[in-house]
Amino acid sequence: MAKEKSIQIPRGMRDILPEEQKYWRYVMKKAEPLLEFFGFEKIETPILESTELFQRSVGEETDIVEKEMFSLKTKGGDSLTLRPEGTAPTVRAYIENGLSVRPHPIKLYYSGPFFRHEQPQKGRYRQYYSIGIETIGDGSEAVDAELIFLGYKLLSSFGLDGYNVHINSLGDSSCRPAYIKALKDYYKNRLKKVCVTCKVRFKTNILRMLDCKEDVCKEIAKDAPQMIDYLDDDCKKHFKHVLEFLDEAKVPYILNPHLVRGLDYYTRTVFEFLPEENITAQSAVISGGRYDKLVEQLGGSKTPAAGWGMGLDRIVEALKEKNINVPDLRPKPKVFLVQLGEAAKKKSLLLFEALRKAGVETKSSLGRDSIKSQLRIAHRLGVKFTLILGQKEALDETIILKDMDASTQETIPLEKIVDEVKKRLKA
RNA sequence: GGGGAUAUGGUGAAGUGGUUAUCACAGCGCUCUGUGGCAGCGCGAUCACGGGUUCAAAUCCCGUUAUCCCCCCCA
Repeated sequence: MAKEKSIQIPRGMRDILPEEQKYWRYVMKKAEPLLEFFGFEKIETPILESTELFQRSVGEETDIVEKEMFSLKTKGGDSLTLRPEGTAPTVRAYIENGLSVRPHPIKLYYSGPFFRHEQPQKGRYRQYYSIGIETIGDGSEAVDAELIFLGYKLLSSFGLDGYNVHINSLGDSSCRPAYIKALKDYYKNRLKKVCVTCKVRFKTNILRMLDCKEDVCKEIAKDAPQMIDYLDDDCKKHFKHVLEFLDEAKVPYILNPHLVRGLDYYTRTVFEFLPEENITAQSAVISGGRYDKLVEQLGGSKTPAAGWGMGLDRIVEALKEKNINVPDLRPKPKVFLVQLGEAAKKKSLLLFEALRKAGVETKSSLGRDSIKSQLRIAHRLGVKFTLILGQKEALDETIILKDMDASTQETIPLEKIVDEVKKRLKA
């Protein structure tokens, strides 16, 4: 008979097998209490959102919207998209559920899968996992600083250190236009030299020319005017205060005038957490910033906000690379129940249930008949005790209790076995 | 979108023109209805797919696909 062709996982997706789960649990178990302590409350939004949500927030000219969205048409003809990021859905939920009437700021966190149709590689998957936090309704410097501080604390709570915060300010609508104009003037005469994509960026998203990785463009960007010199008084003060907070909190940061981020909604503060060494394109583990215009843009009232997202796949990768000790929380069986013969097999079901009720982690292999193979499994599982219920024992209402380490065994009345096991496990 | 590497049982590897395609680990079965932690034996691969060269191809050539890595970009 011809074997059926097997089906492969789609590109850029991966399975997280049982033995991998400990890393993901570890991260969530560390993160959630810390986030909640800082006043963030959990929100869940759907995986699918209206495509327009991302077009209007992330921006039509960004790579994400231009070429990286998994979009689909519903039977009714609507265009939906697998969420490529978490901020826009959270803001949508904030507006739609009238959270604006609650005391501000509203502090929310979320976690789950996100989707971008990119070329997969190390630390970058088409389905990736992320935790994000957003503080909506407070424009003050303290919020930016708190977000960054919390990101820093989270990383160290995982046991990860050696990250720097790369930070910049993009100004806002009152000062950025003047800067854009200065950039245009600067690049106008040098347009012949820059790369093809930058020629397009010049028209659509000139800020992105600053973080182009082409050597020629980098060279030109070096001497380009910097936003920091064009910030108006409010923005300048805001940025200065954020940095003062970071100094005070001893969060290591690096000013990076070329950090602009690939999403259109950012204003003022933008930041990324990057490792001290071996920075590649996929190194950012946390990134975010302030987005004071986004709530309005999505139909809410004028509300400042800021947040960040953390790439869990990259965190897990780092935990493994740094050999951080992550506890395996899977329950370990303490007792294995061996049965021999029909009568014993029937009795063993009830005994198994009695042990479960008593809170004793028990495994058995009812499908197997030979004592040898059952004991071998018990050994592999590393149980402390094996209970052997054979034909003779079933008849006598007794059972053998075998200590696997000591290789000793004794016969015990069946009715006493649960208590006896409990007692010995405690000892 | 561009570049590089790789593809052999479930996993990891060996095999560089002629082997029943080898080994280790895991799985399953049997020896085995009464005892595990180094028992023995067995089962399990159309050598990614398609074509070509050759008396002969896992091995050489071409194409396709997939995966991984890098660039672009992002978390």
